[in-house]
Amino acid sequence: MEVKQEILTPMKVEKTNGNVPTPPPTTTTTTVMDDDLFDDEASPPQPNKKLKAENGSIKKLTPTPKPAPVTPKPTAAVNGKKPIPKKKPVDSSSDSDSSDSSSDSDSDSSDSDSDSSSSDSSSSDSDVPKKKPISKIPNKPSGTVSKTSKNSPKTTTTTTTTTTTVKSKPAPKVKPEQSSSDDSSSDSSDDSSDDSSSDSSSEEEKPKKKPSKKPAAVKKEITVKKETTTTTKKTPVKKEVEVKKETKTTTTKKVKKEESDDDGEDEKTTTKKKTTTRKRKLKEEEEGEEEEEEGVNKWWDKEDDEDDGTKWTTLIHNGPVFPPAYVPHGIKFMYDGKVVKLTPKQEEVATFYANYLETDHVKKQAFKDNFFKEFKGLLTSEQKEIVKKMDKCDFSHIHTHLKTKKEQRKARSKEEKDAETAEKKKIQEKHGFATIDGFKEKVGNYMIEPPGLFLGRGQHPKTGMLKQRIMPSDVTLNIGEGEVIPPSPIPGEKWKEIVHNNTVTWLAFWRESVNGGFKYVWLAPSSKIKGQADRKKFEVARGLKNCIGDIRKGYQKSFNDESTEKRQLAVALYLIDFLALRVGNEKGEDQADTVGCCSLRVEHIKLESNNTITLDFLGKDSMRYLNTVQIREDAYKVLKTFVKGKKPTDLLFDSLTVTQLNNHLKKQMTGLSAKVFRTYNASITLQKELDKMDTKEFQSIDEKILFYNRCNREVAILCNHQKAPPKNLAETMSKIDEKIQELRDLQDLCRIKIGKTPKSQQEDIESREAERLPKLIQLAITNKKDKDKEKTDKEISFDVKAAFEKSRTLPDAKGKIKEKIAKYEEQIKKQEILKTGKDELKTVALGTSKINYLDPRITVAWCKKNKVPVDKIFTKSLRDKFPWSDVGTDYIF
DNA sequence: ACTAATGACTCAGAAAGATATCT
DNA sequence: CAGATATCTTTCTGAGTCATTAG
Repeated sequence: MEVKQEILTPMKVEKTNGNVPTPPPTTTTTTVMDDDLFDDEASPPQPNKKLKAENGSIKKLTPTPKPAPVTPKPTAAVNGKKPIPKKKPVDSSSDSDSSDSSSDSDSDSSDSDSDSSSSDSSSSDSDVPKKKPISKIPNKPSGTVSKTSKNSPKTTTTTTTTTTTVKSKPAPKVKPEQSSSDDSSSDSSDDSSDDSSSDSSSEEEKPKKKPSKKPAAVKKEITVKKETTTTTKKTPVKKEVEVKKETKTTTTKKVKKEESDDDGEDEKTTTKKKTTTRKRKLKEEEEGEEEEEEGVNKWWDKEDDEDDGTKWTTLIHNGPVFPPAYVPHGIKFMYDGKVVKLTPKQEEVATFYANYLETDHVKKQAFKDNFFKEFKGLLTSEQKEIVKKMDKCDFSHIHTHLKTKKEQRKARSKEEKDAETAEKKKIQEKHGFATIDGFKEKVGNYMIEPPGLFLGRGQHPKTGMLKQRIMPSDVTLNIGEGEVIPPSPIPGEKWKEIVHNNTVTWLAFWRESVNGGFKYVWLAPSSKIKGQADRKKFEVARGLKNCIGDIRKGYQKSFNDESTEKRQLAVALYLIDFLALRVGNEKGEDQADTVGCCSLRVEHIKLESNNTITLDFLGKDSMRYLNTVQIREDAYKVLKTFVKGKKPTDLLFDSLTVTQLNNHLKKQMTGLSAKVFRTYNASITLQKELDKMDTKEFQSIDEKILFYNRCNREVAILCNHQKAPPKNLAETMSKIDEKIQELRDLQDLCRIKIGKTPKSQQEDIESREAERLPKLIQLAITNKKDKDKEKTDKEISFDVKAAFEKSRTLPDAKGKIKEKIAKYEEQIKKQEILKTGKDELKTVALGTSKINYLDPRITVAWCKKNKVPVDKIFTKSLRDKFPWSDVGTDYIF
């Protein structure tokens, strides 16, 4: 049923990038809160009901027997475009909660107030944004943290506790000094030292360019070192290096293992290993223990560094890894039926294209045109005589070759796979970590992006252009002063530049060829440097909670200001706050046409009746935002004047710039900018939703998780986080339906046997049953693979039939039959839940908000309170990312 | 003094890979 | 238990935000 809708979405869809179906268009209106409420801090963020509307109300979980039948709501409006103005959100079926949540979002203002006050008390740093003075060396999280005590050696977190626990061992200190000792890093360092020397020498040759553009602003006295410098010191350097090396190694060693899995102990950390599960588990445990031995940098328990603009004191790493050189395959490329011989370079580019032959990319004219231009640019003049039109190029042989290769790869033996992973691991050990201020940290993206075709999202004018291969001479490294400079991994190549800029956090950067943009190598999210920034982000958002009331009052007051600028600013801010829109910076012509709040054009908004507006535009990543919502009457009236007399392509907020808006916000609160509203509204929404949990209804862990996901979903809808529906969604859904029907029929058969009335007509049951057997047989025949190869179709058919009949045989005892009915009921329930969950989440992406917008402490507190293991909600990498989120159940955002 | 351009960092969904579940 | 398939995680890299600098 609902199936189809995605497909039909209106043209708009196309605009979104081909594969992303637009969100379902249905819209609903939401009511606005009243002024008064609004004034309060608590005003609720708003309503992007679009997705929500789509499937109608959320079904209740039904722990109780009789699950409500899942009715797929009318998802009706399928076709987007114009939403019907006010469709009532919840349908009858929905129950209270869903309805509540939607409409009310506003209502609960009160709590926020209270929260605010309490907030301070709760977690560690209470302070508001900006910097915090707090001291407290030891564990500061006052909450109830069960957290690991600082010294106990292996604390295992209690189940519910959070995130990674830390290991024991006092954190190593930051000082690098130390005696020498062995060196684990020997190879790298050794090599490097040699190479580096050479490097440096080479570097000295080209000292001049340094001054020109340094990516990093060298502020204050950061030393930006160019090769020159290095050179000068060269000799000395070497020496120093040696010494340093030793020290360093030790340090490293000490620190090693900082990255722990910590909960490895408990059952499921997921390291990826391809051993069987059992094995894997064992392994993990071992690892876990090992790690326990080493110290960890529990930065979150310590006082924050003061914010003086420097991001680190010492920084050591081995540089990024470059993609392997191209290996020509010699497969023919044809033009107009004739083979055209290609050089390796040409062949490489042709191969990039061939790889996309079966994708939607090649359906875009821009992709083909851009590619062809690039490709032609590589051809010799003789070749150009022949190759003139893209349409006559035939990359199919190459494409076939690629496919074969892919299959081969998939089929490679276990040994090969193991060897490959071992190799990967080795590289990761060397390049995947950096030592920063004496602690070993994971590097996020230490692999340089391979060359290929640029795949922009949506209607990007540059899609299909060639992304050039990046060489060491394109890459600038940022490394601690005096540290060993890693040798260039490619012989004959030198690094573009070496800098020592401790006001930034990148380890390396290069410029990408298509848009001339910067690409950086950063530390992983689990690193202290990222973690602190992340925590700070949430602290700023929490700080907003204290001023949100004033800010709201402020902009509401300005709706009628005499200055157009002020009025526009006020309304824009209102939309950002209420609808969680992005701010919308200006964009160039050479980018996809997407907008945010400040860049909205008149064509993106429709003023309906009853103070309702419909926003329909492509936002970040060309994701369609479609929402019909009722807004404040005063805002509506002003908006009307902004639209008046303008062309569809004119800016809605023509007198407003993003800079003005942010400057205004900065004045209201330190650290405040437009994006903070998204973080704030997302987190506060999660907290409010979670607070609504009815513990009677959601009892099992699975039910609680389902509940959590629903709360998470509210946030995802608010932020318009979407995903393409699974490819075979329709199929999966109807499969589930079929299964449910079958279970029901089986139940009925049981009922008939014991003389009870079945739920459906006996003939219907029989006819459905009659259809099932042949289907099963057919399926078994088609599926017979190597395994039953020797069996004839007849035999299979016979076997299947036997199995089928066996499954329909009922015991004679009445009690047993009743048991059976109950069992089926359970299975049905399970399927219903599954279906409901799938339906609710088919186009909603929960991940983005979980990773970026939701204060993890809210989740941790909820988990503890409800005895849900955190690892059911946070994956390993999320737990690693939020080691600082271990708070007590009383944490309030 | 003000824009426009830079630079650095956060946030996005898809693709790829790993694991779990089904048959 | 094996292989297929569904689902969950991680990787990848494009696309925003926004403060700072350049002109």
